[in-house]
Amino acid sequence: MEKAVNPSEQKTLIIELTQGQEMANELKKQLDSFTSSDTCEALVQNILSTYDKALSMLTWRAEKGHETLSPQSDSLADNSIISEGSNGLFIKDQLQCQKDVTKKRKTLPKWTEQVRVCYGNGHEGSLDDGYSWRKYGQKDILGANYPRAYYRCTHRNSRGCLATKQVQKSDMDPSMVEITYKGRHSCCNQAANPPSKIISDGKEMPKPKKARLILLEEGEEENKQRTAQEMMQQHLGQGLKVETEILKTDEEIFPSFSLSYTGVDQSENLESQFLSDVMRESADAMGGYCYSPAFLSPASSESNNYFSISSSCQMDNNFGYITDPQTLSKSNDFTDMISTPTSVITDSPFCCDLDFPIDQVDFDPCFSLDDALAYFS
DNA sequence: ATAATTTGACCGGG
DNA sequence: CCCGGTCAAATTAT
Repeated sequence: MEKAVNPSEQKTLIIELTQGQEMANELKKQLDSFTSSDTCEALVQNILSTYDKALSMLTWRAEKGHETLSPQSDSLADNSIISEGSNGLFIKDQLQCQKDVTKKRKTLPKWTEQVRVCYGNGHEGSLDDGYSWRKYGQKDILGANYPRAYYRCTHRNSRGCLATKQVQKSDMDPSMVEITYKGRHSCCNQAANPPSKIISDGKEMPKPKKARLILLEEGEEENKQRTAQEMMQQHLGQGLKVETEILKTDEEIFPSFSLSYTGVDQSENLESQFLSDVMRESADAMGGYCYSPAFLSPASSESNNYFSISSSCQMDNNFGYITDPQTLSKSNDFTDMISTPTSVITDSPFCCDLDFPIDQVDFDPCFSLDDALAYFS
């Protein structure tokens, strides 16, 4: 079903990604020491170039694979390009799509994030994520210490927005709430800047929160991508620290997937393709926020099936970037990590810990992954 | 008066 | 039949 990945291509890919990581680290150092912006700019350029190469390889691969897809795939969204990978997950999705072809698609994009609530003032269930929600139910969940609350978008009726979320306090850490979003908002995506209303409202300004975001592999690819956009739109605009992981619903939370040094067989690149698509799509949809791929970097050591973004630009106008797959994947100390934004593990060669004022960075507002990848599409 | 929340009933998938 | 998710009437808040 799937051809093995060309080893040399894979090697190059890994090298490129690794270089990107290393340069990002270097950039971090530069930024830490407030050295010349020229140096930073050059580094950023290198990083972008590195990721360009890597992503283009992935894109090319994916498209090559696309040609081998069964005819049915044509009925899928164009974005199903991701599915072509031999990743079992995507295959499964695809099969499910085919199976559901007669039914109304019921799978909605779904992702979970864990938000640490620092201020324990009862706002756990109503953490403002920029959207307005209406609670429509609450259930005690078997085996869980805390009930799960169900919210739907306030505009469900008025605008037919089907987005919902579930909020449940974490058993492990009561200061955390797990928020599972389902469906994307059709109500206010067009709004100028939904999340920022929190600021303009002058309402309570919670401390920057950190959220761990887990993309669940459900729903059509298009929605997965939009899902990522929404997460970013929501959180980048409101001082949420967000870490995103792509994972499979039917596997361990942290599967042993690796882009790694030893041969990626078939599927892994697909996940990467997914990442790149997500990134491309996200950058594309950022509107006013045009994010450089440098800030949407696939991690490059083990457990690479996630990427992370983190930011906190509302409260302190800072932009953080955290990558440490190892730590995340074994995240017993994850909570420590997220509760101490500046203490990100640094002993991994792939770890990045960038914290710098966003206004010191010369973002090219016109750059997007689309630009970077347009050539290959 | 209207909007939001609460909470037990109901429903459907597994 | 159990359980998670949703509905909807009653209640509470604005």
